[in-house]
Amino acid sequence: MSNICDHNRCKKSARKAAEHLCKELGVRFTTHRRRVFEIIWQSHKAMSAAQIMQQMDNSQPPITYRALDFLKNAGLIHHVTSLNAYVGCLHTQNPNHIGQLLICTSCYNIVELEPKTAIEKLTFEAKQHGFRPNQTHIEMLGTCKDCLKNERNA
Amino acid sequence: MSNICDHNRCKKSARKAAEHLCKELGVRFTTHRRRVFEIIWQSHKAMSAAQIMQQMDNSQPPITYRALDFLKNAGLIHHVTSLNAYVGCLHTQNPNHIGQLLICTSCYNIVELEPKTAIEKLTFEAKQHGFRPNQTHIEMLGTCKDCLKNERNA
DNA sequence: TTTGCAACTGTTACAGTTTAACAATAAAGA
DNA sequence: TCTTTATTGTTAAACTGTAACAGTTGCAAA
Ligand SMILES: [Zn+2]
Ligand SMILES: [Zn+2]
Ligand SMILES: [Zn+2]
Ligand SMILES: [Zn+2]
Repeated sequence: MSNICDHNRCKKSARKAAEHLCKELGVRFTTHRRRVFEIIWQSHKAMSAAQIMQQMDNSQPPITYRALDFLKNAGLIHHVTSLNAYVGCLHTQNPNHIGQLLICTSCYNIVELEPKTAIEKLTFEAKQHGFRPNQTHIEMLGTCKDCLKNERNA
Repeated sequence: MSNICDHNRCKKSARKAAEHLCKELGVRFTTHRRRVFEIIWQSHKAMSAAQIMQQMDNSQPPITYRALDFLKNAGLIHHVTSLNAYVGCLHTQNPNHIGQLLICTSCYNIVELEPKTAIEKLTFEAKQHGFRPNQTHIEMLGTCKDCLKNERNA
């Protein structure tokens, strides 16, 4: 969780990936979409639709929800279903990867594990059941290192 | 997915576990709670709160939500966050196990994998990050064997 | 048995979240 | 330029979940 990232670098890289991807898909990275994207990328924390909307000059809900749908479908963000929130994804190289998230319920920072960490066995089991996977959510809620430290010092 | 279960047996077993657990916890398995429990256990399909409420004679929301909270906290059902729905849990022996669900988005049948299938690596990674897990969701959405077969025949 | 506490229920009203629908614009290509 | 498609603006409504508080029930101690 630790903010050990050079976050300007995170943002820049994400932005670049987004622009590249949109060009490739022949879709537009419009103002609203870019706006929501930047808001989400302010940090590695999960953000709810409502929080995002607030920063969108309280624009009407459809504006934000459409942008979120767009970004999600493009694989640029993850929907954190257990929090009903969103977070930026850095693994845009393979847009079909499965998000495996460590989510701190104290500070809402999120670390995304490298693709394939826990997924192999799950995929194997699915195959055993004749199940065709389409979308997978792996979300571990808990407390991150930093927040644990703060707990102890409190 | 396949309804290869003797579902009366599933229900009976779940009911027994629920009664046992409530006794052990010193809480009551009241009418509403039992009602919601039975509704959820009609099948292995995910059910939304709204669907459940319909079958509760359209009783007021708090009735149903309270019962759902109770059952969830008791470990008798799983909250399927990616669908915002609920499903019965058969692994009531260890109430703190992690639900690992194969969810068919065509028929909404759910198979729950045995505890520990995919979780080891995830837990290992969490430890590497100094993260203390508290609650984990592993949900694979897709199409089950039966629905795949129907697709081909359609 | 009575009394008192805690768990549970009933009910109202509200807050929060998401979507439908459709008209208006803007961009891209023929 | 004209046509088509993607995107936006706007309103209103549907859906989902909760706060608050009064009433009731079960249980156990006095
Ligand atoms: Zn960063
Ligand atoms: Zn990702
Ligand atoms: Zn069954
Ligand atoms: Zn379970």
